[in-house]
Amino acid sequence: MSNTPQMPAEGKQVRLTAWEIATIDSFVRAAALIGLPRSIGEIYGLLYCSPDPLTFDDVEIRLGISRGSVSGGLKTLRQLGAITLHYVPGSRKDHYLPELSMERLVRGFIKDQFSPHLASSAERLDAIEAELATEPDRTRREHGLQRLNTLRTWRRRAEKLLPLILAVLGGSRALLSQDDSAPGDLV
Amino acid sequence: MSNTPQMPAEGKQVRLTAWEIATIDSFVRAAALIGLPRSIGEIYGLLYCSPDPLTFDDVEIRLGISRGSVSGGLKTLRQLGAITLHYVPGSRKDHYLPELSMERLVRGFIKDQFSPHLASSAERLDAIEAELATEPDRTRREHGLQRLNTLRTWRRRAEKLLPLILAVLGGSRALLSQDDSAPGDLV
DNA sequence: TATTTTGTTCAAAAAAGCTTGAATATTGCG
DNA sequence: CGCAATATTCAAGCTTTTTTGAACAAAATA
Repeated sequence: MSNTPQMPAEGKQVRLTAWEIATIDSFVRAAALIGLPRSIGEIYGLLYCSPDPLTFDDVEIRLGISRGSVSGGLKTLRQLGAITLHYVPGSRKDHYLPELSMERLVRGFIKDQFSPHLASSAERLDAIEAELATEPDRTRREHGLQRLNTLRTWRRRAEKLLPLILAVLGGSRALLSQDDSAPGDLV
Repeated sequence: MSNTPQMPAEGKQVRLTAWEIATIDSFVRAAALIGLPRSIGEIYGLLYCSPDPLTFDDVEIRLGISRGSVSGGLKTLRQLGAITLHYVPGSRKDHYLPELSMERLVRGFIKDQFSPHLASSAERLDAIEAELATEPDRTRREHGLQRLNTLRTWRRRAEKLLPLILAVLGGSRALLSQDDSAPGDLV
């Protein structure tokens, strides 16, 4: 059974406190904003509130969601680099901690959700160019090439924008006008 | 009926050409990426390809989608500032042109989809703070305040990031390392 | 190896979001 | 005003995505 002698009376409270609910709610909204399902916002939010690493069961029980959602949610969050495994001596379970660096969170999201599309878009633009070559009407072809040109410019800009965002969020604190550092969990 | 004497033989081709299909496909993907429905990607894509302004019916017929989708889609695109009304003498119909400035497109999207959330988030964080004040356990309260602090830092950064993105896309061409200007539709 | 604990998979149910099209509103014109 | 053309609304249907939970797999223990 669960309560072996050396189990240090974990005493994980089961009921969510008011501030936890409010915080999780914020993460659920943020998740929705960037197109991630509710359960992922809930899980990250719960970990974000917790003072110590939580296990699969902690998440399932405290949020009251299904095992399937927990499994999938943790998997996605791991993939995004939004949570990390934390070794806890004497426990077989996986323990998770939230990533607290905004830069890493954003980087994980971009790398996973944006970069692949940006990469493949170059090929799609070439495909458009190929199709355009078969347009018989001169005027229309020229117009299409003009638009294609614009698309390529947009694509280049987007490609350059991503690193810049990460730079601003990460290392070069300088870029964010005034000093923004705050005490607290940092980064 | 439609074909009044002074109607200048519009001759809108009905079948989409190969390059139009490929281009619209790209816009549909881009729309999905930022959480907009397929129909909106299609409509903007069609306008983007067209050498002259299109009407409600042009869109409906050429894309083969419902009036409801066209109406809603045009409405959203107008709201985002992604298309503009274009007056055409002698026609009662509304004619639409695509916005071709990447900066304006992004600005419209941000203003509509992100800024409102960012604005309301400040209040939500205050609500969290209020809830935290009722936490009796000192240690937990301190921990919560720490996390709240981090959230506020994140929020401030996000708020400063948006103008920066627009600056990079817009006026100060300088910020994008090398010269990127291309001939074509410009901006 | 048998057993228990821990975590994943996946088909079906539920929820969310999009599209459709007929009914309704609005606008311009004579 | 009355009519025709143009555009919007919204309930119902359809599609897609998410969640659930029971069956299955994997790993540690004894």
